[in-house]
Amino acid sequence: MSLRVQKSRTDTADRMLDLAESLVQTRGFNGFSYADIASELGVTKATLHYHFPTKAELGLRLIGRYTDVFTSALAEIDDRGDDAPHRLSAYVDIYTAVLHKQRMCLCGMLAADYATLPPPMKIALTQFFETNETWLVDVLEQGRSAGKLRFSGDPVEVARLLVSSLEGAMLVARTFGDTERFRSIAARLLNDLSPLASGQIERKPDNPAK
Amino acid sequence: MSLRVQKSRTDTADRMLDLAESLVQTRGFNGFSYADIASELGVTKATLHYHFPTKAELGLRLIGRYTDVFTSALAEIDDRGDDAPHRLSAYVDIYTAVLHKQRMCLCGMLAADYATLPPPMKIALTQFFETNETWLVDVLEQGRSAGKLRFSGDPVEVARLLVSSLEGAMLVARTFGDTERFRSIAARLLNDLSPLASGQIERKPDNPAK
DNA sequence: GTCTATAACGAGATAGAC
DNA sequence: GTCTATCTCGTTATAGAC
Repeated sequence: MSLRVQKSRTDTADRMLDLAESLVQTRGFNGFSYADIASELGVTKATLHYHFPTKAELGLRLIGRYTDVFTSALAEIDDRGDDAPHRLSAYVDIYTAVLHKQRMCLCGMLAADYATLPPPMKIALTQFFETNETWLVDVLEQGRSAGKLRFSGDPVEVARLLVSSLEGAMLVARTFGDTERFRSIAARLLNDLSPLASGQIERKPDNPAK
Repeated sequence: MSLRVQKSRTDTADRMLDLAESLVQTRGFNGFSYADIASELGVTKATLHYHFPTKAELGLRLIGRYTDVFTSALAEIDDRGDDAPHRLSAYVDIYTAVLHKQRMCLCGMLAADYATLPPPMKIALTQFFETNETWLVDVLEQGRSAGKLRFSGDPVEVARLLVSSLEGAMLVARTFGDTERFRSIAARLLNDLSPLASGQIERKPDNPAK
């Protein structure tokens, strides 16, 4: 009888994280304050400190949650059982969804703030990128073995190229407020990995209207 | 008789800009303060404000000087009269030199801070990227016409891919403190534009070189 | 779990003497 | 051109009441 739903599905701490995440993704870790979150949520800064005693802990929680969500998304892609090209395309879609919210990848943004981050955040941040690269290496190796992807040399290098280029493309596209910039770059990156892509076609993306 | 050298070649304002530039490139525009520069230079904050009344003006001057230096470097490349592949390689070298100083590209860093920048800085920032892209488009068109570069579609798209990817590669490489990451990515980007680069290393075509 | 209140400090910026 | 001194505000963080 005393059993009840403890909190609404998005409880206070989650809403705080949601807002903090959005702020970091748009303004950077040094571009927001506890006051920003508190006022937007209609609580005091002290309440924020109750849930996240220091900004360093808040930041660490942000990276942890973001990595978890990202990892889940990768697992979901794997579950679909698609071939490598489709998996890469789905991978790009994760970035696209973030950019469409006018945001930068949380960890790409934190990479810019790297020098100013507390050590625990630095460690968690590199782990995010390593997780991404590991997953991509797996996709790339499978794809090449199956003849569905074509690239030379170490898959690790290609994985790093993809992560870096997608992060950079988000960064610059956001500056121009132009998601099309990102789209065309991502399409080229994927196209260059296609066995058919040898520069032979003049250009035939899934772009209908001009 | 009253004629004399007005200031040492690197005068006060220049040294302030040098330090500010370094700070922005490593910590971001919101990651440093006037106090950081003043203490390092052994002057007071008031002195800084004499030369750069507001942080917004300081930032604007930073972008202006950085763009000028960058533009000069591009002009110098043009003067060498090399072919397109060599010009692209020299372009990458500019980025490499910055990264070797453990720094991020000033404008790549500011792109992350974009949402928090004063409007004049935003405008100057986009101009930097546009200047880069314009120069690259020219190189790409020449190179393709001369049969020295191979790529499909609009050179503008390739230029955007290059700028974005190089910026992203710097960003992530700096996080890992690993310049080799950048080097291998840049090499791949350039290699993909080479007429000989068709994944020949791993493939079986009638390709001579290995 | 949230509040009021406040500490302790750093930020950007200005006034005015030298 | 550089200084001292100061202002005002924002920042992270804590103490203690409710």
